[in-house]
Amino acid sequence: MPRRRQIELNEATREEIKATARQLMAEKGTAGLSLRAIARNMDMTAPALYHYFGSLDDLITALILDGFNGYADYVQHQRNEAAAAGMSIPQQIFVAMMAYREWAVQHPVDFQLLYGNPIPGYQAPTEITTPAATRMGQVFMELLMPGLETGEISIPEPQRTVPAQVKAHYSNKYGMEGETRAILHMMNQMWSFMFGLVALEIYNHTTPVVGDAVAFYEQATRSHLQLMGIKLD
Amino acid sequence: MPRRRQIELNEATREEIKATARQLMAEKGTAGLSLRAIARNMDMTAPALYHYFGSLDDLITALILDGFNGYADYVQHQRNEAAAAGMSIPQQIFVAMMAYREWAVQHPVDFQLLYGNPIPGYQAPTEITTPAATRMGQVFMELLMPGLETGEISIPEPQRTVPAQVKAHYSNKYGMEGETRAILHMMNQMWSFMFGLVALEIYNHTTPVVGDAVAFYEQATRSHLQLMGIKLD
DNA sequence: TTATAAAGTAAACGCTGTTAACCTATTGAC
DNA sequence: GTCAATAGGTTAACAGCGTTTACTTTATAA
Repeated sequence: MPRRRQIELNEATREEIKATARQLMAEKGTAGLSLRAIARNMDMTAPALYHYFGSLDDLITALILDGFNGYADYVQHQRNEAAAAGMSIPQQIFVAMMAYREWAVQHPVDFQLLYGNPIPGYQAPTEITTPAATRMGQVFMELLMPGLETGEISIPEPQRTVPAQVKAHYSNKYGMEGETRAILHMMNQMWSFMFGLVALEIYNHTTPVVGDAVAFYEQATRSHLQLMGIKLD
Repeated sequence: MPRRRQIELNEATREEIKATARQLMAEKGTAGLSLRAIARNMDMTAPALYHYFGSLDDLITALILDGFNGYADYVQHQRNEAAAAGMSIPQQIFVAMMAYREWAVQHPVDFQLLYGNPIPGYQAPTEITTPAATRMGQVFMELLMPGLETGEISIPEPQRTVPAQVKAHYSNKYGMEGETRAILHMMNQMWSFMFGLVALEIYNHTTPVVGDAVAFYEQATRSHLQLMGIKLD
C-alpha cells in the first residue's frame, strides 16, 4: 500500500505534467500537446507518463476538467467582487459576461480545448465533463433568479414561451417550473449568444469584420441585456 | 505547357482527392483526415498527392473554401425557395436561419473544419478564407436591407447605438453609413447568436441541457427575431 | 530482511507528413 | 519522326507521434 507521502508525490507529478502540457499548448497551440514533448520537457521518457495518466486522452480530460472549473471560478470571482462593490444585479450580470470573455481571451487554447475538439481522435467523455461544464450556468442562474425577485429583471414577452419538449426536460432534469423555468430557458439563450460572440472572436472571425472586438462585445452585451429585460440603467 | 485535356484531368483528380477526404472525415471525424489514408483509399501512394496539393494544409484550405461556399449556397438556395413561395422577408430570414442550422447538423465535420481548428498545426490563411466566409453575411444582408425599406423590420432602440470604433470600421471597410450600418451591426449580432446556438449543438453542449435541440433552436430564433424588430407575424 | 509495488528505462510497432531520387508515358516543338 | 520536357507516378527514408512490452531500479510495508 502506498504511503501518504508517496500519494502526495504522485499527485504533485500529475500536476507537473498538466502544467507542462498547458505550457506547451500555450506556446504552440493545441497542436503542441504531445506526450513525447511533455516528457522531453520534464526530462523523462514518454512511457513513464503512463504511470500518471492512462493515456493521452485521460490527460486531456483532466485538462478539460481543470479548465471548466478555472473558467467558472474566474467568472464567479469577478461576480463576487462586483457584488462586494455594491453593484446591482444587472451590473453584476454585465461584469460576469465581461469576465466570460476575458478568461477566454486570456486562455484561448483552453477555450478551444473546452468548446472545440482540437485533438485528433479525442472525444470528451460527457458524463465526466458535463458536471464541470454546467457550473458556469449556475453562476448565471444565481444572478438571474434573485434579479427576478427584486424586479430588476422582467422576462420579456417573446421569452415567456418555452417549447413543450424543452419544458418537459427542464422539469424532469432540473425540477424547474413556472418563472424559474423561463429564467433557465432565457439563460441558455443568453449563454448561446455570449458563447457565439466569444467563440467567433477566439477563432478570428470577429476582428476582421467589426474592427474592435472588445467594443463590439461590450455593446452587444448591453443591448442584449436590455432586450432581455435586464435593466442596466 | 499542359494541354486543355491535361488540365481537366488534373482538376478531376483534385476533386477526387477532396471527395475522398470529405468521405474519410465523415466516417472518422476530422481525425480521419490524413494524406496516407486518402492515398490508400484511392489506390495511390501518399507522395503522389503532392502533385495536386502542395501539402496537407493546402488540401484543408481547399476543403474549407468549398465548405464556406457550399454553406452559403445552401442557405441562399433555401432562402430563394422561400422567396419563390411568396414568403415575407421576416419569414425568409427565419427560413435562412433554419437552413443555417440544417447544413451544420448535416455536415458537422465540415462545420468544425470551418469554425473550429481541429487539425493539429493547421492555421487557416484568413486572407484566403475570409472572402468565402463573408458570403454568408451577404445572404442575410440581402434580406435585412430590403426588410428595413418595406418596414417589415424596425431596428429596436438598443440596437441603434454602434460603438465609435466599430462604426469607423464599418464606414472604412464597407462604406456603410446610417441605418444600413446599423443593420450590418445588428446582423453581426444575429449571426453571433445563431452561430452560438449551432456551435454548442454541434459540440454536444446543447442536447444534454435542453433535451430537444431543434425545438430549442426554433423557439430561440423566433424570440430573437421578435426582439430584433423583425416581425414574423 | 524480504516481498512488493511504484517509477523509471529502452526497444519496438504502426501510424503520421514530407522529401529525395528515380522511372515512365504523354506531349509540344523542331 | 525524333527529342527534350513535363506530368504523374513509384520506392525508400526521416523524424515525429501514441502505445505496449519487457526489464530494471528504488523505496516502502510487513
